[in-house]
Amino acid sequence: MNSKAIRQKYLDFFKDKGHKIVPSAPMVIKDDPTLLFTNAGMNQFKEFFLGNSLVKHTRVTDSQKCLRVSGKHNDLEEVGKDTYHHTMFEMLGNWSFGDYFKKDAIHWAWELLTEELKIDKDSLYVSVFEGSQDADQLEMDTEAFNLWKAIVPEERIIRGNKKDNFWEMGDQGPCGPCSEIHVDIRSDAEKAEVSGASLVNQDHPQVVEIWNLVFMQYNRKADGRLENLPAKHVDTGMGFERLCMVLQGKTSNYDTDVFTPIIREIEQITDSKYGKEAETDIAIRVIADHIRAVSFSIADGQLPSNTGAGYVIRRILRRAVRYGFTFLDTKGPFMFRLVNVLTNTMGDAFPELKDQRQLIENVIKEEEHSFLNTLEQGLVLLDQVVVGTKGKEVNGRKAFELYDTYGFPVDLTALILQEKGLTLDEKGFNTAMQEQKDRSKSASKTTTGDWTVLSNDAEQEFIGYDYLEAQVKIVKYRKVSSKKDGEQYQTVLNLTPFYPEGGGQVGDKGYLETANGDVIYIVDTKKENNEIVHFTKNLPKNPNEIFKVVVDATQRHRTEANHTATHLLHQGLREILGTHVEQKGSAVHSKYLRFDFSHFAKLTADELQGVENFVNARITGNSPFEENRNVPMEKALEEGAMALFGEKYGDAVRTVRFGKSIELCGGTHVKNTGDIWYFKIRSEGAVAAGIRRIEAITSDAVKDFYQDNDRKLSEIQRTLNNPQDPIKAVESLQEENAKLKKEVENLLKDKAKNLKGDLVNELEAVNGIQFLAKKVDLDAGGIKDLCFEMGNNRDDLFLLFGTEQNGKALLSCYISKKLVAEKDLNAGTIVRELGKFIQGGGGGQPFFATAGGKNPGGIDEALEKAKAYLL
RNA sequence: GGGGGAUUAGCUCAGCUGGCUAGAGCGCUUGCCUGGCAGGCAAGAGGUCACCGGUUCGACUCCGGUAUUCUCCA
Repeated sequence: MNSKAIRQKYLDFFKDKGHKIVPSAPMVIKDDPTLLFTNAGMNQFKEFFLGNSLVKHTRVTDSQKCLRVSGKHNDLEEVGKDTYHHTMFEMLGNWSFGDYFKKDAIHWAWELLTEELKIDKDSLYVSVFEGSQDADQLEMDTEAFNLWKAIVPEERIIRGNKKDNFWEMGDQGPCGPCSEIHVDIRSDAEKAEVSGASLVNQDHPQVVEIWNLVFMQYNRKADGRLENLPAKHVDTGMGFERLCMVLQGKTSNYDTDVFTPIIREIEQITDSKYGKEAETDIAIRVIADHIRAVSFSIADGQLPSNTGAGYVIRRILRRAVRYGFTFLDTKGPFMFRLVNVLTNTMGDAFPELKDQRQLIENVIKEEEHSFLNTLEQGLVLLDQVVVGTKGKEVNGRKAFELYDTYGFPVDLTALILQEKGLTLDEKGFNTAMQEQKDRSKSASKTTTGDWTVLSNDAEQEFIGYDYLEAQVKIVKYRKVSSKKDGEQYQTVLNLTPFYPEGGGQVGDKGYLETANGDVIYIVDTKKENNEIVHFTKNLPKNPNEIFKVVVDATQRHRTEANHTATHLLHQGLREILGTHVEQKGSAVHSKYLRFDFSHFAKLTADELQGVENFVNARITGNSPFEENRNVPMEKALEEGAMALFGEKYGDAVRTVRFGKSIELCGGTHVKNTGDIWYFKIRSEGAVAAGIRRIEAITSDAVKDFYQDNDRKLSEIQRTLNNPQDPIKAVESLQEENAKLKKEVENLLKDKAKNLKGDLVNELEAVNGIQFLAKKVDLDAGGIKDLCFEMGNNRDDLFLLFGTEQNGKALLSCYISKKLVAEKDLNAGTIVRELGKFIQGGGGGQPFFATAGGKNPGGIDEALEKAKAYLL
């Protein structure tokens, strides 16, 4: 059975059991501060487990793309070394939200594996939670045990500890015992020798867990206590790649048809062979795995960058490039050439790959390129470190500096050192690394308290589309503290006019007013697990009263103007540049808007002007705001609404229309495009390969911009005495200035030449040395020039010049280099000693030095004393 | 969000602990050499040393801030 059929079989099986098949959520997570990427199938349903949202379907199934590269589940450094770890993988799952529980979950899992998929019953093992003796004092999951006992011989049921058989999604939140299903795919001979039961959970590559059935029945509080959940849920996850391995009779995930086409292509491109040598195989597996993770992320709209989720993607890509560089001898970009085969094998199940293929290739190629530059630079720096190393061991801090500052991978450092017969001080490296981590942690440490719940309100209502003020109650609040913001409170209201940050639009600010007139500022609004959270510095004295909350209307209106303008800009870009233009990110603030989009070239001045004119024509067109808050997704798309890759949409969506611009959008907008007043592009540039960024302003900001420019121009006109054409006036000023500069330079040269002629005549022979000490009217630079000019023609000079500049005294001493060597003279010492006559100090080189001081009156005395040095 | 680095000629970069009349390679201009080209030789132009402020007799160099950018950590 091929992988495509396996995926379909799973989904169809649960569909027959009354489950709704839903699409995979994006891999990149946007509204959960505790998570960067989807790392388990249940992520997109978290809000249902927490009880934040009402459940529409109580039985759901899907194949979810997951990425495990950061946080609690971090498999990145394992990938490639064995045959079953992955960064990106598919998780097949079926869920019950307060519907069926352990009995059906267990029976169906067994039915699917043994009857539908025909896996040999004798190769399967199951595990149940044995209970714990720690602070939680949990009992064994006898319910699951008894259910299994009815269908599986008891010796195949393993009692697992808390680490393996109690699932928690984080420090807080829903959790519960789980039952795992393991499969033993070893040969009969091996099975006879060592029992499969003894290898379960022992990291044996051929006795592997394929399915985890989690029974959510507790909620973990911030203080560590467990409480029972009101409704019990089932959350299961089966590794798709492993299932394929089992069903296709392979012993490695990488030998299934999920990976073999990619591996064949890697062999082709890098002229290598899979299955011959351990190191090469690791490198090929790393690359095959990572190209999937990176391509899917980019398709979900997450480009490599140097912060947050984007940084993780960059690291994955670089890890693959590094393995290729070291073990497959790839010296140029090559990863991007794998996108094609990936698209061919997975594009049907995940159409976003097909649609975004060109972009994915461009971005990867560019990233590879820049990393190869980094490597090249690092190799040079490493050479310098090696040269500077005395003993056999290279300083770990140096290696850390290479890594930390210049991005040169430490394992590559170690490898190169090894080739040169040196070792790396790993301890020093790790110490420096730990210091860096501690610094970051202490800077971004936040502690989150438990919610204090004041009233039970299942779903909070957002009324900000229609109102900017409301009478509200606090549903719950909690305290959070971080180094950056100090102590803050987060409150959830029963209803709110405050727009939470989302869809690029910033969260509303405003205030909350108590009955007796106290005002508490709301500094930000964000969405977390489908709840609208308001950030305040403090809490009302009596949180139980009714409050008035008011959104800052000025800021909101400016933001709305920018948001509507963003839609018009999107439309304009597609109209003028073509429909390949797709939104790749947007930031809508009150002061400006930023819009990133896919496009292959820099916009010409004409194109920019065209886009600006297009938007302004829509503004003058006075198109009214038309919204539909509840349209079925299908219908909205039929009407031509723009949807974004990597956004999570429900079945029913909101559409926003201005004239011919229709977008799926949850943001707030002006009532009429005319309210935007004017749209002005401030900058256009590149953010990544194939991605351009436009920054623009509207309404009040445009007024400010033009007023400011106008004021500047008037000032320029005034200072230039109101010329007819200020541009010409400035140009001619510049020309004249350059000409005058040249003239002055020439005059000074002439002057110096004359002076030089005069001074040469004044030279006095003292002990065979041409000596002169004199006060001159030149600045420091002029004297320096003069000295070197005179010194060019003779090698027996001793000069001391004094001058007064801005009330300060300056002495300069020049001694021909020959004299310095022969007579043991030092201009620096001399000038320092003479400096005391002018109440100052100085220094320089042995043949030329200067001293400055506060007392010009002492110049003459200093000049007189100079001759003494030659006697 | 926190740390580290970089910013010097059109491009790629040197410039060590403050004082070398700011340099190299490539490119550019002009002239010359070889029958032409590839090329070679010679001369020359080109720099607010990112910006603002400070310390100092003196700052490309040290300190603080800003901008841009690279990089690591979260």
